[in-house]
Amino acid sequence: MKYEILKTCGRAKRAHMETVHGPIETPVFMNVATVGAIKGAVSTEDLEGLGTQVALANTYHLHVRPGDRLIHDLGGLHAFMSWKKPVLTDSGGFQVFSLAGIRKIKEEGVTFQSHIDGRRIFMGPEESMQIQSNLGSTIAMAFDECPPALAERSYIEPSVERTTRWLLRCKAEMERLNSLEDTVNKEQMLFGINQGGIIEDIRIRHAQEISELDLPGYAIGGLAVGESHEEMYHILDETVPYLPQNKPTYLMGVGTPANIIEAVDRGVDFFDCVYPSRNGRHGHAYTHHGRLNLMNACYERDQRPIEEGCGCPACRRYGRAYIRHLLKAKEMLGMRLLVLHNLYFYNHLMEEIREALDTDCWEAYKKETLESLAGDGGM
RNA sequence: GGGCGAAUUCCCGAGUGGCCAAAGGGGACAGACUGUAAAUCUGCUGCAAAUUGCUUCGGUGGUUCGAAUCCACCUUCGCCCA
Repeated sequence: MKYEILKTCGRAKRAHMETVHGPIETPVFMNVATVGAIKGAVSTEDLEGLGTQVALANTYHLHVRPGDRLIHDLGGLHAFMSWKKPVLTDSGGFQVFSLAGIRKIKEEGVTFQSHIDGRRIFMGPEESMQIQSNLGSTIAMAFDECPPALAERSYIEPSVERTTRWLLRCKAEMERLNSLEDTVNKEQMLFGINQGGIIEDIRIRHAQEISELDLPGYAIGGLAVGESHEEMYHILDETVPYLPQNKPTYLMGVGTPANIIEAVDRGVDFFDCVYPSRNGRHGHAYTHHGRLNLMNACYERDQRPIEEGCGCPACRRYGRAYIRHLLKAKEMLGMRLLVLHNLYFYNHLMEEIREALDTDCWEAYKKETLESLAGDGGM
């Protein structure tokens, strides 16, 4: 793996990365394909036309169905879903948060009740690494606990300490797995995850501790889970400098276009979020002038494309009125077109960000784009 | 020509004397969603000077303290017999 910083502007960084599955230009937005598919009937062939660089899949979900052993035996996730470019797998750590109602946390790991059939599933650092190794992703995430943002110190502190112990176990297990004969990707990388809620000193101390492990990349988790934007930006201001900035810095699960620009400005260069796909399915379209809800009555007779000048498959051919009709009629094509548009928008937003950094126009680009994004979508 | 049945708020449909501006769906309208248990969820859907008042359950008239609910006639629709 090679990670080379090409430009910086303040804390913002523009980098080029080489992986076994090809290059990644950062800042990058990874497209979320939790179960090995982008929801909304989007194929990996579609992704090639949308400018997608990295797909993100989930350890817990693929373990529950169809099973990571099966995917291993079929040649790994890349072969299984027919996607040659980089894949990042999330560890299942987020499900410790999102499936809070049906899981129990202990030192060894977490017992989930499967959301599919209710059976008990145990996952600890070793299990998560084994599953991700079977999937053969480019980047594996550490198995962490993502506590609720507004949890108190008395909860966060022991949780973060355990996440650190889990990270050590993840690292050891990954080294072991990468040396095995039938491992799908022997160069799988492990990214550590910083936690600490919105408590600065815990965040900083944790960032310092995990940085010593000299992992190929680091993520900030546990943000955008209930705190305000100001609190999130503040934690980024305080924490990012304590993570190695000569390595990828990944803000997990974030976010809106504005969130991404603000985070790039604070030194983050990897992102992922369900917004473009989920909100697309729910009728929302992202534009440089804000977000549109195409279900709204005002688009009934609006024949303009979602965004003028957009090169996505939806905007090249269809108008707002038709897409609104498809959504209202609950035709899958409506959702699909919006997901295609939104992913294209996010991927191209990142391209603009990279270009602004490349050409030393970051400050102006940031200011102008943030102002524009705050608009009403050009209704 | 005769007999029976039905008409409810945008639609379907529950309601057979007061707890009914009226269940439940649908549709319409709006909102939420940030490492996806989410093609999901929430709100709202007679009017207004709005913890109250007004109008509404095919029409008109009646019974009753009180009617969407009971009675009479009328109108329209459906089914059956001729």
